[in-house]
Amino acid sequence: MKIALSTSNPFNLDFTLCCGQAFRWEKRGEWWYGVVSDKVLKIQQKGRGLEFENASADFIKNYFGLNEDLTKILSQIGKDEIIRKAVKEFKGLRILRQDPWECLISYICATYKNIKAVKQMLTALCRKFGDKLELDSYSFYTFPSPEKLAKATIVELASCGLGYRAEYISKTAKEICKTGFDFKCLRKLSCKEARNKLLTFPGVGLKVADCVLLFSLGKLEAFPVDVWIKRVILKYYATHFPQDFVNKVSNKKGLTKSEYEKINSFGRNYFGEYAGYAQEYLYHYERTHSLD
DNA sequence: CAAGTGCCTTTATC
DNA sequence: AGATAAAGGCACT
Repeated sequence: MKIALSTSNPFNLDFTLCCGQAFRWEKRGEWWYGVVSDKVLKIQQKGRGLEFENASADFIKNYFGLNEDLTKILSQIGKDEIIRKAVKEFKGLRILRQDPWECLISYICATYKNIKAVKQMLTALCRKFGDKLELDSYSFYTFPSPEKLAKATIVELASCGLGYRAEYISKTAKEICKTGFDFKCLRKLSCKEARNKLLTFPGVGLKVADCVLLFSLGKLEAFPVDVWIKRVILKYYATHFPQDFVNKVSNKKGLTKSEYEKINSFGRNYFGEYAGYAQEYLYHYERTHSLD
């Protein structure tokens, strides 16, 4: 199936899938392969054309956020030279609408881990607990259900390289099964209410909750603050904070809750209702440019 | 090559 | 409130 993208609404599939918001997409040759719900999706972009298999056009539009007016969003967040530079370089990067359950577990895994390691953990987790699928002679695995992970032992989970996160994932999965929690209800809530609900799950702090809000629930004002965003903000936006705050936070590893909330609320207030987009462009910009 | 550092942090404890 | 430590293991230097 095919979709023709309009010139006024930019999209770049590679940026969108490479930027680190999703962990389970792989490029093989010309095509990107990813498992979404119970199917292997296959998609490629050629200029303004998107070609894909195993999904409806509506699904693709929703999953890749193609219904959003990205031109408008990018112009709204373009408050200064720094963010405009990031936007210019990665124009077309879009925030996905991932499955919230998969997103939640993925970001619990992502605490204190780099992206490469997160991918390894999730690959192992899906291989052990997911269902095998095949396409084009490649093997893929579905993301295991809450029930499946709730039944797994800590030892089994830990064998996927999850370390101390195994405990959090087990507890969160059990909690979701026990209460019959439905992630769909979070979409109807305000960003703040949904965040508070997410914070009740074990292993979910401010950063993980903000990632789930942004990358799966379409709460585009969410502004996750990780080490990279902390660095970007303190480097380029230091004048927006008291000098002693900048000194203090620069010279240590983690963030206290109140320090997190200060950077988070700066992001939301400064960049506005699409702050999450600013976050992802800055994140990707800083990561690509600090590697040289 | 060994040892140290860092990783899209959270939680428990003081 | 805020500081501190602990919690896999792996990639990178």
